[in-house]
Amino acid sequence: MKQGRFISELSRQVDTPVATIRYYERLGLLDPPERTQSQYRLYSKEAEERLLFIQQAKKFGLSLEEIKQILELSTKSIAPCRQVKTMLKQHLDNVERRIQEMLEFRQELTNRYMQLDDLLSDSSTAPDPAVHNGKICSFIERFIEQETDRKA
Amino acid sequence: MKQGRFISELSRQVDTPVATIRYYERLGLLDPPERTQSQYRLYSKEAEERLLFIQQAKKFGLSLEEIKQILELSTKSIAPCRQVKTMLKQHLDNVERRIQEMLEFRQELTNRYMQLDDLLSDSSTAPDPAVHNGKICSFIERFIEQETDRKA
DNA sequence: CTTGACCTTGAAGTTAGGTTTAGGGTTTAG
DNA sequence: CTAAACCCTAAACCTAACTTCAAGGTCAAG
Repeated sequence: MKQGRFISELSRQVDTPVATIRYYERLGLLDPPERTQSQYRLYSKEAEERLLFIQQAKKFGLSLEEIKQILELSTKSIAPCRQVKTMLKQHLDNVERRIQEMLEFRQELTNRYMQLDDLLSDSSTAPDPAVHNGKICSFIERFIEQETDRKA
Repeated sequence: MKQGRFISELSRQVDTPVATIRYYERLGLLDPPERTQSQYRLYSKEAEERLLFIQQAKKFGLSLEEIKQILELSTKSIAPCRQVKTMLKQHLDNVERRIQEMLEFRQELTNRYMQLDDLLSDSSTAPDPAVHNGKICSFIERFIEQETDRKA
């Protein structure tokens, strides 16, 4: 059973720079860890879990401030529950909205990709013409026009 | 038929500050627009479409630099098509990955929310006890433990 | 008992993405 | 003809999220 690890080991485990871990501690996202007699930080498994959670939340687009607030919900346990609920709900709604927007965006990008794909397998069965009479990639000109159409 | 609009009108149309529009132009995300004799910028419908596209792309999490690159694909039309395709594919893969991560994150958040919801409709059919004997919100303590469980 | 790889803190520096300010021209209504 | 409401540029400023630096303490190996 591992009791504690120094900051550089934690850093390797969660693939986050040492400086960033200390930075998160300063911001209050990580609890101040135990210390050795010589003031070295000594981390528990929980610190690791927390960092992984932070990473996930960041990928989704939450700010460190928002993440901090969510994390505080877990420790200020006896806090006013209805308020906590409202807050969590709000975060969820945000997530929901962002996911929807991303799905739409993906659709657009996918359409463009597929058109390009078609063009390439049609006209460039010939040995990769690259420019091919100045027309082969003009499909891309429709890019903006499509935007216009879709919204008009 | 509208021929052109000044920057503040465009700004209203796309709900983006005037300063930001000029900023995007400096970065090269927007083509330098026509000018009146007095050097006032005069925008076409295309500028509006472009700005809307930029907004979408930003919401999804692309950096202005990435967005610029995607936009360049549309104007450098006679560019090497296979390269264009590779690039678009890469962006799509990114999008895909991020969407997956977000869906997972939403699941986690939803779980937490539902547990809180249960607790609240069970024990607080009583008139909003708020603290309720120092236990009602301790569910939140399981927050970190769950993380730990899920990953262990 | 020193060398190298750790660790500490505090503070300065960096990048992205804007926003604000200063100083000045233009256009239109009264 | 002047005041309000626009427009211009260049440059300074701002926040978030880090990263780097300076100056120094700790610790195991040789």
